[in-house]
Amino acid sequence: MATIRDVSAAAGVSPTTVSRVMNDLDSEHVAVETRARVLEAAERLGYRPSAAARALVGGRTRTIALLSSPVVYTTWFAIVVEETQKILDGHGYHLLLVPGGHEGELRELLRERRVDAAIWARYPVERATDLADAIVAPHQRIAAVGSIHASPSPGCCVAWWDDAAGTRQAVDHLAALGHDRIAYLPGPSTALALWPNMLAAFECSCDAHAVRHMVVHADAEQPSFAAGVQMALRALEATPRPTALFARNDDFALGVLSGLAQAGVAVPGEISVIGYNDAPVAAYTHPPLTTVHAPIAEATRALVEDLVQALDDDTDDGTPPVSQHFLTRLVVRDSTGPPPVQQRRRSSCAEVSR
Amino acid sequence: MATIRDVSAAAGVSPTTVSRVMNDLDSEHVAVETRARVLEAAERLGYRPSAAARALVGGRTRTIALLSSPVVYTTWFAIVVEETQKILDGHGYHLLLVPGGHEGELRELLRERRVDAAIWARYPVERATDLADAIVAPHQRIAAVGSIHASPSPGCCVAWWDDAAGTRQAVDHLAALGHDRIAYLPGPSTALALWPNMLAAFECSCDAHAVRHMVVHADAEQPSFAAGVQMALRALEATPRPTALFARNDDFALGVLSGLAQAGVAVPGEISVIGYNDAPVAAYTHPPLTTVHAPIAEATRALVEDLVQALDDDTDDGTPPVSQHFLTRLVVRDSTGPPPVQQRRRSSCAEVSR
DNA sequence: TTGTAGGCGTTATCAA
DNA sequence: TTGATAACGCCTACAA
Repeated sequence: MATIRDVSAAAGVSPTTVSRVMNDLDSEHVAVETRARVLEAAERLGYRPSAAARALVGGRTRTIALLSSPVVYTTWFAIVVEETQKILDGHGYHLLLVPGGHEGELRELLRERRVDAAIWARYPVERATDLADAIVAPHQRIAAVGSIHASPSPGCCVAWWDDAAGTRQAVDHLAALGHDRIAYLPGPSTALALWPNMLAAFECSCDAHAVRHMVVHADAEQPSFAAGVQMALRALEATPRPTALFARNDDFALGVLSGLAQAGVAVPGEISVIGYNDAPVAAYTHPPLTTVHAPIAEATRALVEDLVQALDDDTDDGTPPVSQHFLTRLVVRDSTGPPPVQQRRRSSCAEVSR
Repeated sequence: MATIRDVSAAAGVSPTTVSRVMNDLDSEHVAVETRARVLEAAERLGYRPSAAARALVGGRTRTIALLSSPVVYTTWFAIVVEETQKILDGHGYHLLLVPGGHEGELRELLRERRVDAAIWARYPVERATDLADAIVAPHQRIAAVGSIHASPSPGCCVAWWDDAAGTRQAVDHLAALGHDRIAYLPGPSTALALWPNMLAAFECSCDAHAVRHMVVHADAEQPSFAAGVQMALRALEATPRPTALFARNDDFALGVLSGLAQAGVAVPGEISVIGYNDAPVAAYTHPPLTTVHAPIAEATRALVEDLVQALDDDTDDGTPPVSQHFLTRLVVRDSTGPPPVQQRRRSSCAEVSR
């Protein structure tokens, strides 16, 4: 591979001049003919500056790490990746994908100065702050996207929405339809700890509507769809049987629909199902899935846009993190409806059975 | 950030010794107590070697680029990413994700020596060979995964399967059920050029079974599910109406099922649907989707495993690329069945109408 | 067993 | 408008 020296020799100038031309810097201070000669030589030799050498002297890699969701490649993460990708590409940055469950690797990447920034896109979002001490260069940044539980600014720039609010929207919808026995399907029991605010909001909101509620788990270590099927079947066995199921994400919900179909239970005739996230597939399930739209794409775009802006802005390296808030909203499709009349009647005179 | 010099000073040794200890090289040639002193100093100072400096002197980045599918984050690519991720991580490599449609960027990454290898995971797989001239370092590699149309070894290591064979499995299945009017749903018409062998195999195989066939397209520039819906509705309008639909991938097939449900057409009662790839979701659609299993995960694993092996093997840099072949197989679920009797009868006396 | 010196390819500083 | 020189942080002959 040709180096800058080869080019300078071929063009009869110094490496400095070549560097100037290649970086389009001090362009006024370079004679047009010299410039042309350099470009010609570079082209002829197929010269490309070494990223490693540049990073060594410049301290920046123009690479950003993104921490993926653990184990399963969930739909919501696919959205984050796709949106991040688009924006980074528009600004000449590269995307390094770090497998979920390997947060330690993320720290290494920062400390080895292999990346300029890290984006935390998994739960709990608050833990992004743990990365703070992995920052070793003045321009390095940390950002996070997702729903946060507590304070709106956990020490780094966060694009967030409120899963508690989204949960309330779901429960409000079901309560308004007349449901009075709702099950929350959070996945494996270990997941509860990751979404404490969803559970709290669910219970609190159900209580406010005087709606009876329960939680149905899945076994750990299985794909989302399978977990959904399992939770659906378990919910059917509960007594009294819930009239509506609230799945923590649309992947689960899709499995739930499959499980109910398999059991011969009509949706929404016998049981209503509501999902969470509004994944692209939600509009194409059978029946189309009522769900809560989480502003994943919007939030990701805003976050990454801000991030690259901050990285490219040399004037201010200590900018305080500005967090942005986005809203969830209910998307009503066909998987929810009023509970069956028979159920409604029975419910009112079997209050004790719980 | 502490440098190797800081550590050497703190430990009272030379940078060379620190390097030796950190890289665990010549470990026998380092006194145990010196070693301990160095490690202690490194730990205390929070020392991490600079990736840029290492890359500059060593010529390797331990990073691999993966070219994603264009525009849409399709299911099959999610599988490729996930499997690649797992293997790379086990070998201390990092994954750089390049957006589809930006093949030029892939070349830049290689030429700037920002990555040690590039994995081509989009169609047409043959075009991976175009990257050959972007290789500038002796150890750099190119690999590809997917279905290839022509020769089994297009100049780089390829883990492949045969979409033509898979297509034949689909058509054979439908023909055996008694279908005699099958539509192929390849997506937008621009996609036909990317999968010429599937179309050819489809037509050829239908002819062999004396089955009438047609092709139904979708408009370009829309998400997969929407395209599936559109193709389904268009297929319903065709005269004579096909009794079975073969979708080029399961994302389309999912949309097709949604479109048919929306139109009130029973599957497989009135129309059979068969997909391609055996995406994880295929077992959870309504009805569960009959599809052709493409060995995406298996092939990806094998490819990446070989790739890192080759990269880490200093002894031989000119190893000839060894391509591996994997088999597709039919997965029968509930979306296919015999054509409706009425249709079957009409078909035999309306041969001319086409 | 340890240290010294040189170089990897680039950019930045300063001088011409 | 151009060029010499000195880093950037590490590794690797070679020498001690």
